[in-house]
Amino acid sequence: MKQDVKSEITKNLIVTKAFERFYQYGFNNTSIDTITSDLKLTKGAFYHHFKNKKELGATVIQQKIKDRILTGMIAPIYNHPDTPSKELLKLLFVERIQSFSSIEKNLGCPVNNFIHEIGNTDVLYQNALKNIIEEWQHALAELIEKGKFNKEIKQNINSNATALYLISTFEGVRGIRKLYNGNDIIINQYILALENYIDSL
Amino acid sequence: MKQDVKSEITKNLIVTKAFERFYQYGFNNTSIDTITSDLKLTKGAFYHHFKNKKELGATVIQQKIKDRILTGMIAPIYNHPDTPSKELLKLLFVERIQSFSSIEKNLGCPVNNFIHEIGNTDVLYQNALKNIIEEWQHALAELIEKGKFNKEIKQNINSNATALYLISTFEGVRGIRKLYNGNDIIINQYILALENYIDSL
DNA sequence: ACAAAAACATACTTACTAGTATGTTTTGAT
DNA sequence: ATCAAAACATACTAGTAAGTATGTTTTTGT
Repeated sequence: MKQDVKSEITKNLIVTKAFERFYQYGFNNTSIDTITSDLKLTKGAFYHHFKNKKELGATVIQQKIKDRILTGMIAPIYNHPDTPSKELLKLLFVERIQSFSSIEKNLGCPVNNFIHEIGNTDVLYQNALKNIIEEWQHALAELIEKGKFNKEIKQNINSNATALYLISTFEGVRGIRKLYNGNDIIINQYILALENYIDSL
Repeated sequence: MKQDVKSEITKNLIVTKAFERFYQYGFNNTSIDTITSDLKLTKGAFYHHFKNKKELGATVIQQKIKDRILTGMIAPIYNHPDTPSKELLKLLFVERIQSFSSIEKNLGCPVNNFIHEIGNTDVLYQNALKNIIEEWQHALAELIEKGKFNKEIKQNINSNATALYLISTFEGVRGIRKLYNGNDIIINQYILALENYIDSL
């Protein structure tokens, strides 16, 4: 196999496996050894492709975590250009949270987990995570602006603040839900209040 | 000094110092040695009073973290029996978040941090943290019920769901704020959207 | 005063993990 | 075919941290 292709494949394998492990066990509770041995690789391979664990962490955020938000939360906004704003807002959050597997509900949100575990330990992480939140907020704010333009949403609504409010609640609930192994009462209450909130906009 | 008094004092010193360290550096990044050496004590003293680190963690949650929520978020609800519900709701969250020092804003919320760091690693932690959230939610729901009774709040509002929604947003924002070292734009946006939300109830 | 138990100290073990030094195999350009 | 560099392996270092074993000091009930 060509070297550059092989290199890319190995890097991707490491980043993908790292994301899985980080999500399930946390960044600090995942050693380089467990990641590489899962892939039948060794430390030598890892440190050939990555400078250190921090670089791996940043790569996982920039690629895997960002992709998860892009695919799951941002892309759907643009995939439904004809759906009324409020309806789409409800769809986005309600369907998303209901689509999670029991494991994902118990494990919480990867972005949020990373924010709390290493989000304020290094500027590198901070900026990578901030970038994800801000793109998400921006996309939502655009949708809200569209709703205002179409007179579906009240003119005095601040779109950026509302976007942040929606994201915060979503992340907050996913955190609290981690305490309720297998019990969805929290999620159902969230959906109730969320629909009421969106109606009020 | 009497033994039981001395024992209580030492235990309290350890729990208090542990809370400080856990809040600032996290549970996993705080060693027993740093806690005890801060107090001019040794491992021997610690393991005489606590079975293990897990017991210390649970005690910190049950005492320090719970007390923080009780004092900062729950007690004020009952200290203002004559304030209209919506006004009090705004006061509770807005004044609270504005009262935090720059350090506290950067460090986030202790409950939330614990939830994310060890909240789903052990049933002991899970229950202790759940208890805090549920007492908080219950107190807020009571206030909302009172508002409904007084016709300040719409009758179709679900008080438990709304209480959870308020808590979730607060915790979510405090998480995201951790990415914005010293920048309060997030908090200002939160306040804007929060006031709008409470008005809509 | 004294024996026992509580309170605390010292020294050690064990386990884990990030990172390094160095060696071997594979790939690619000439 | 061959030499250099990339890709990966092996073995090691060093630091950290939870927990234990055991010793010393202080308190307490009699």
